[in-house]
Amino acid sequence: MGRTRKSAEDRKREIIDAAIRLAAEKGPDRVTTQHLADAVGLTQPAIFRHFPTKADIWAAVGNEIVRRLDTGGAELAAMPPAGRLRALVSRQLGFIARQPAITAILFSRELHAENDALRQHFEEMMRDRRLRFAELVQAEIDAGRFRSDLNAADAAALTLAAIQGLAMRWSMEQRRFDIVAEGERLIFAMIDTWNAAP
Amino acid sequence: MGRTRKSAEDRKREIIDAAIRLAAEKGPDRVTTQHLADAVGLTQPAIFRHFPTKADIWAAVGNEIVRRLDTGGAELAAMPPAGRLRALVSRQLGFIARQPAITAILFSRELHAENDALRQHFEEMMRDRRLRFAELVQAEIDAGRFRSDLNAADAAALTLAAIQGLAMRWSMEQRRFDIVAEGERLIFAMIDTWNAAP
DNA sequence: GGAAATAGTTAGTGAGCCATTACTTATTTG
DNA sequence: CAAATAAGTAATGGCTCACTAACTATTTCC
Repeated sequence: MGRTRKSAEDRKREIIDAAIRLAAEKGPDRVTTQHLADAVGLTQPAIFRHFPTKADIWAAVGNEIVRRLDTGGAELAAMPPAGRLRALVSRQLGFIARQPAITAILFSRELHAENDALRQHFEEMMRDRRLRFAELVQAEIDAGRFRSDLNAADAAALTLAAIQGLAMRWSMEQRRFDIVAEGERLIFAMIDTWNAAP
Repeated sequence: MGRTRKSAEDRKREIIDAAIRLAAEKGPDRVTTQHLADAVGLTQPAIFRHFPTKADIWAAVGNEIVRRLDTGGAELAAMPPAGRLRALVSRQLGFIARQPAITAILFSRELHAENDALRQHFEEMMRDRRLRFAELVQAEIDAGRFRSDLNAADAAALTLAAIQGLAMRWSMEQRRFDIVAEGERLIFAMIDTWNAAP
């Protein structure tokens, strides 16, 4: 028994990964410590050797999601400005497609009702995202590529709302359509309407 | 005890209303039969006099939501066509503002994972809504008020996604902003970009 | 090589929740 | 007004779940 013992750090990561994966399958509120234990090949109480309470697991999951969402903005700076906006939309859609759990987790009550600090953390992250997007839109306006009467902040808010809303529909329709293709089609068409008249 | 006894029909409605209200407060998955009993002033087992299982309560809640969403499309027909689109958006936003529970319930796992028939019902309802919206957009295109190169179905999908996404943000930000005002500002601006060049 | 730290196990507890059963009280109806 | 029926209560079973206690196996380090 206990033939392969892993470091606490590895186990923690395993548990967090399992939580994210299972959250996509069953929904965040339905993931039990027993499920987690089965997923990583431990007994149920062993989970509590790594996290004092279950809420702490979700907190760690939240931080991990924030980390994953934050990274990977570097290569964007290398792109020509005109394409950055669309690239950012595509990237976001791709991220949702690859990690369906995040939408479920971001808006689960498990995190909202019980962990307000984390909720605030997510809220901030979303606002940052909106601001960054708005900056890109403004840059396009300043460069004369987008109509000068466009409100950059509103355009950004609209775009991100559309992405979220589409993700919701995707989830409700059990991921039966290609969210990247559909999202790019819809949102790129919207972005096209922002183009300045030639 | 039991001084005021109500008809089963009244009780059922009370219980359903309580479930909707509590779902907005605690999240659908966290509403217990005890909570429902407290809310309507009964003992916990009395709930089961009116619904055989808890799942039946959620099914009834789902049907009630569908009913509420369906009704009230009549006076829309009386409006001038040009305003109908905006009116429909405003109505939807107002509905979300008045009944914050519905968004939470529509996308809760309680209903999705456990009650696929209801999920399908919701999915259909959403599609109908999209189709109805697309028809209005098409009418505007045909009347020459919207650009002829606009795709009505896509425009409808985009609009409803934006509304849903905004509702999500509203929920995450704990309903701190006026979703009707914000939504009308964002979405009406988008609709304006559809106008045909004069 | 042995002590200390680390990772994990088995067994169990208490709380919460859905649901049932048996009994009681109110209302309707013939 | 008595019988039938509808609405409600008290008590409780059984299950799941988060979490604890006590013990054991495996590493690490001096």
